[in-house]
Amino acid sequence: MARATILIVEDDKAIRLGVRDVLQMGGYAVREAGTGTSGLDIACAGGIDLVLLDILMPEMNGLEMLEALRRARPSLPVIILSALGEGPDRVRGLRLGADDYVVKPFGADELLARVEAVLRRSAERPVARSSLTIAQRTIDLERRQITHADGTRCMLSEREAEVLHYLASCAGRPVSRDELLQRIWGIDPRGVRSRTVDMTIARLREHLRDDPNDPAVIRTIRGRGYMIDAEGES
Amino acid sequence: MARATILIVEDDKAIRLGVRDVLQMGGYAVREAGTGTSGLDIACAGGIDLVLLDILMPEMNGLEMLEALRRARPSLPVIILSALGEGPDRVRGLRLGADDYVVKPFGADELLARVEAVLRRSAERPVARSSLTIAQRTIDLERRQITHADGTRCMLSEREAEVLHYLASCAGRPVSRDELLQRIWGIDPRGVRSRTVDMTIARLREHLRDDPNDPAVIRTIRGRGYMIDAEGES
DNA sequence: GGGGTTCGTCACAAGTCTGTCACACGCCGG
DNA sequence: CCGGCGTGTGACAGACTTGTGACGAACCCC
Repeated sequence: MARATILIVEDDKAIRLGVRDVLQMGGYAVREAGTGTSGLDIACAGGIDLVLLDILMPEMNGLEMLEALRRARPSLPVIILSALGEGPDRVRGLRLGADDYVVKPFGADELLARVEAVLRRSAERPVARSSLTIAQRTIDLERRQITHADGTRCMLSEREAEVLHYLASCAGRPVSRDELLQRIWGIDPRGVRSRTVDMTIARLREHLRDDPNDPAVIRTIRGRGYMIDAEGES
Repeated sequence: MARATILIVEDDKAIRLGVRDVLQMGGYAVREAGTGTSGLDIACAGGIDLVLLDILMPEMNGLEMLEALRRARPSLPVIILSALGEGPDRVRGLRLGADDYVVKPFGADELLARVEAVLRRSAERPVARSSLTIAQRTIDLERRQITHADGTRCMLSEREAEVLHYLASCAGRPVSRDELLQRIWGIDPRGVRSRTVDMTIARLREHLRDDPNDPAVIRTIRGRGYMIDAEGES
């Protein structure tokens, strides 16, 4: 990434400008939003590599925005800017899948160090491709369409496609139900014990003609979650 | 991971005990070290999922320990515990590859949230292929999977994988049942005389197709425990 | 050989995890 | 309003994991 673009979502203009200066000094391109709704629009439009998100904002709560953002762009990294004393929200934020949070007031060095760390981690994440072939099934994630070996096709629903997309982007490691709930459903998975993820996987497997007892595409790793094998493995 | 084990490296006993209580309350297993050198030993020995590291310590500076630890176990997550006003150290710590830091004084909620977040990220990190080959069997401990010489594969259960992992990390020396009970089961083995460990080994051997009467992988050292040969030995 | 100890394995029970069913709910296009 | 579709939920059965006592065999020391 030559020059990462960072979106600041923060209602306090003074802080926003200060943060902007720090980031620009650090060599990043910066975009700004004063409200959660406008921030969400900009982030969804694309071209953003990282979001700095204030939790306490009028109009749309930062956490709500985070939830919405996670649904729209599950892999876009987010750092929460939080004031001291927002304990419960902080915890919820991290549980919702924020990549980090910085407590106000923060120094320029600290902010840059965290931004750098998060960007580095996100760069390590393998890019999800828009189409892939697994076990004789060609999967077009853009069109949400599966083509089987015999040439027949079927469509995936929105949720199914999201889950498959995420699993594929994590190919080679097991992905837990909690992680899926966080990243795709935008749900805080504490204590949630529902069959939601399992059912989506079951429907996905049905479309993939994948036998759960002898899976060719989505393997179950008991106690850990689901996994798609990385390329080059059988 | 059923229950993560966290190592606290902190010279101030009061803080150490406080942190320990918080972590145990949060459901984690805890080990402690009062100096950097002893902490390094414990961390390198294995069985640790996360290190909480105080920066200011006598004998061995926390940053030095971090550097040494990074060389020995590059992927072991570390959270730095730092006092206010150590700005430059903080930044250096993050640059040295600490995964996070918490500023003293910190609340229980904040500590647990950070611990949880770092553990989550470390679980989501694409794992470097950490496989070992023993007697024609390729063992992928991350995925709990054994590949035999004939290409067939089988999965290990969580416990089996933990035990195999531990034995492999101690390759070359016998590991007693008590040590296994302590390190893996988290049980004080005094007076315990159960077949728990033996059964896990038996099941493991079955998956490994290892004949107890003529073992190729896990040898029984009567009176001492079990042992995996070090590489290069037959 | 005798007695005690250690080890491997069996059967079993309790607990946990998964896959699936049936159903309810909301959404959308007739 | 109806019916189809996608989706989430509770219930439930079956599979899997794991610890335990029982038991016999192997082993060790004398």
